Amino acid sequence: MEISPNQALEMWCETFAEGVRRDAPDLTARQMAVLLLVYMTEAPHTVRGIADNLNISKPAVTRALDKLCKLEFVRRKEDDFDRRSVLVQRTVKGSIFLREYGE
Amino acid sequence: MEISPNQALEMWCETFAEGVRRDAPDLTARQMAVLLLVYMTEAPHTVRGIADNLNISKPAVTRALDKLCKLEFVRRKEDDFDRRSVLVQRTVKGSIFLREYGE
DNA sequence: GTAAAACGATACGATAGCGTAACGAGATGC
DNA sequence: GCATCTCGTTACGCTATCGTATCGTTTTAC
Repeated sequence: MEISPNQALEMWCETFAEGVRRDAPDLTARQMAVLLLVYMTEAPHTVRGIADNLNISKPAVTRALDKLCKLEFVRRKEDDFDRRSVLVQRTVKGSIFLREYGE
Repeated sequence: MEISPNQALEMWCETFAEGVRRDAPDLTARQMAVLLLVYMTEAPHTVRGIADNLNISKPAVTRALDKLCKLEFVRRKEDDFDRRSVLVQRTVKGSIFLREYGE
């Protein structure tokens, strides 16, 4: 399952262009990274954990989640074992959005 | 050279996350689409052509180019055969940026 | 029980991007 | 030559995101 850098870029070009043409949500690289992290790595996901993983500030994560929540691509749920924490969960709509990108 | 949707997403997750961690420029999907279009499709590239290709307004392209020029990922050059037009050209810095993403 | 630490959110002023409308410069048509 | 069209940019008011500092709540430590 090898893929050349050039093939990868061609794939990306087509994917990004298609998304823009379809007027898909114009997510920033950060927002995209947060979304992918939630979907492609193991739960649980907390604000602090995401911030540490991506090496960005907590407010930046909060804002990214605000946007992703508004789009209904993720959902916030309080942690019953530590009510200071927020668990970021996946949604059907987010799955669909990412699936389209994966193809 | 087939690649499953899930493998594509995992690749993207790693790529986006790594870029954010390294504090790479936080480009929007539109800006990324413009950049990739310039590098992965045949020259010449004009503002109008990009706008039509991506189905967005000309000012949106101008703004994306402003940012990409500031980053020195592309360069503007006037068209000698039609001096109303602007030709968007590639740069070394942009090639390096994309190469890192392709790997 | 009470002080300190940790969690996520909010406040703040600043910057960037948006869509629509208008603009100046250059090319085209008759 | 002069009106008309096309090109890319700029102007405008608005929304989104930024980083830093601070807040309220909850947990931890002693």
